[in-house]
Amino acid sequence: MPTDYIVAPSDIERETGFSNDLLRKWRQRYGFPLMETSPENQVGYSRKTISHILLIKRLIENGFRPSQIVGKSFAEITRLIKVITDEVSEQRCDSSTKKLIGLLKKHDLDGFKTQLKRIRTKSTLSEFVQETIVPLVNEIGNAWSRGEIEVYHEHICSNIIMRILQGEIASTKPKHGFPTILFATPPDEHHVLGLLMAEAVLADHGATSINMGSHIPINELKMAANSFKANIVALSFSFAYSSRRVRPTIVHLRHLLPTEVELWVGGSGARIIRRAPKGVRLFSDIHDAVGVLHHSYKKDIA
Amino acid sequence: MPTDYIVAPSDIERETGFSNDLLRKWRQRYGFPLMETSPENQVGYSRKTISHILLIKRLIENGFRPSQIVGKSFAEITRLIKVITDEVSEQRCDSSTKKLIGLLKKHDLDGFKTQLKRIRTKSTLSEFVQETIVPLVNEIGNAWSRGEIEVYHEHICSNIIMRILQGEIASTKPKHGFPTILFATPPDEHHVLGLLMAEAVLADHGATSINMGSHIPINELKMAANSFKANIVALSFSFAYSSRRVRPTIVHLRHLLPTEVELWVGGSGARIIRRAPKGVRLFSDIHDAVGVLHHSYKKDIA
DNA sequence: ATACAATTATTGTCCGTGACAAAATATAGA
DNA sequence: TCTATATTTTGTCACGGACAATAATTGTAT
Repeated sequence: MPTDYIVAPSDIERETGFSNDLLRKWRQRYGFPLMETSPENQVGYSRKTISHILLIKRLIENGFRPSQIVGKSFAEITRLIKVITDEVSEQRCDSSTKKLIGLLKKHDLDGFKTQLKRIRTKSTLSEFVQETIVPLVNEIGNAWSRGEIEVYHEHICSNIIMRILQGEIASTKPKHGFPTILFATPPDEHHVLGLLMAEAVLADHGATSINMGSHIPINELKMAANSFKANIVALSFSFAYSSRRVRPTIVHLRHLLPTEVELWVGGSGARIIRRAPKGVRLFSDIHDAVGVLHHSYKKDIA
Repeated sequence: MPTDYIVAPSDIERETGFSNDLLRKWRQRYGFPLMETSPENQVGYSRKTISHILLIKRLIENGFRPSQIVGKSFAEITRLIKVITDEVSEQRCDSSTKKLIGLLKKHDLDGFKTQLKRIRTKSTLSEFVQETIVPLVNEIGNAWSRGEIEVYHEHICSNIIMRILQGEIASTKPKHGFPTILFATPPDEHHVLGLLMAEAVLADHGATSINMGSHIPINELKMAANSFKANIVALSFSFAYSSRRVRPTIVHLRHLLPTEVELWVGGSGARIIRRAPKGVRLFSDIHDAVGVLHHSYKKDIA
């Protein structure tokens, strides 16, 4: 019976992104995070400790080293957080995006959906994704970090968008001469929205898409690529993916795939990689992928 | 940088599903799996060891205990594998289902999709789900355990079905007097197909559905249920969900929700529970849920 | 000063082992 | 033939040391 207050060691990696091994080492070296025992005799981290760890994570992402900050008091950490957040300036955004977020905040899902569909009719699928969905998703992230909306808003919104995209992709027609692309997300990666956006755009431009969904073992991916004669395998990494594991995962898959199969990688989690490994294309923007798609394949049918 | 022959400890979980901790324990207890050092001085498991581990995994899934088989030679393991695959008798199933699976095996995804859509036109959405999708998904599971199809077939098939269901649900019209149902999957539960099937059926019968998707922290679920004034929260547990955590998760959520909000639970992972906790409805069949839906709500508008 | 190499410090992963609780299995008793 | 109780098996986690990769610092030559 989990209480509200104790997070078990086995859950800690999912909650914080730090492995249990590492946190144990921190405890040994810096005296934090300490574990507690609940009234029900369960051992784990308290909610407060979890938020403390998450703040430390943010500081590390901003350039601090563990030895400087793990071990500092909660008050001290929050002070440092305040320093770095003040540096981030308020971002302005599209009025259309703002309107959508307003509807979401008011919990008017029907309004949200119809508004999205209205925008959708006014442009191509690719434009819809790149000019409406991408900014919307970004701004939702910002709104969340400003504390204006809750995580569940984000979940529900993602699901609505995904549902719309799924429908749109289904009514897409592959064009002759364009490649077959196998889309997937690696193990431990739950975020599928980015993948779906990529699929929508590329399918809209004529590619034949096969989506395997999230959490696909590298080995299965390889076998599927073989069986379905895919020309390209496209992987998406979200911000939440353990940054240390991005490159190994890519290299691993690249190694397994035959050389004639291209490997495309994108998503905010992939951005930490500077140079792409040999035989891997790294995209920081879906638009670039469209460019390559046309450049590499359209001419083949001419 | 993984070579062809050596799999690093950090990759082992992704490759085999067993944690490094556990394999280390096996090594201590049964003398397997041993690690090797590559020419480049990298330490890890050889490819052969990996397949060995994967065979052991299959045996364990078929009821063997680790102490019986980890430690046995490769030859012995393969012999046992042969024994169990011979044991799985061919099960009879619908000819329509068989046809669909045939298409999948031939990697004819277009044929698969059009065949599904053809069947879809001949009945209501609920019937489609219960008479076509459910048997199909079951039989795919069987075919996999008979070794006839690969895991990736299953992934791709799920994704196609989900895409179809998403589209169908989107064109569903809520009926007045029926409840608002919040659908979600708990943390660590990636399987969404069952949830989607439930949503499709219940939405088809008039419920207003909000789908939060997979992997939703219990706490977020509670807040969302509040904000969106849901009458029912529906959770789905798959066979893969750690059986010892099913009941605690349910009890936890039941505790957080106001009493007037119902909690519905289903999925093969929930079947291990005999008596439902107080205030929780346990469904072993989507059909039962439809019954309750009508019984509890339809009369209210009469 | 500036670029670059060498040195030192920090950091995260993995190891081997022991402890332990949950699950599975065997055993005894009704 | 059950059911309750012991026993064994199993997987997770703690602990602290070893170590390689990475980052920071110092030294050196242009």
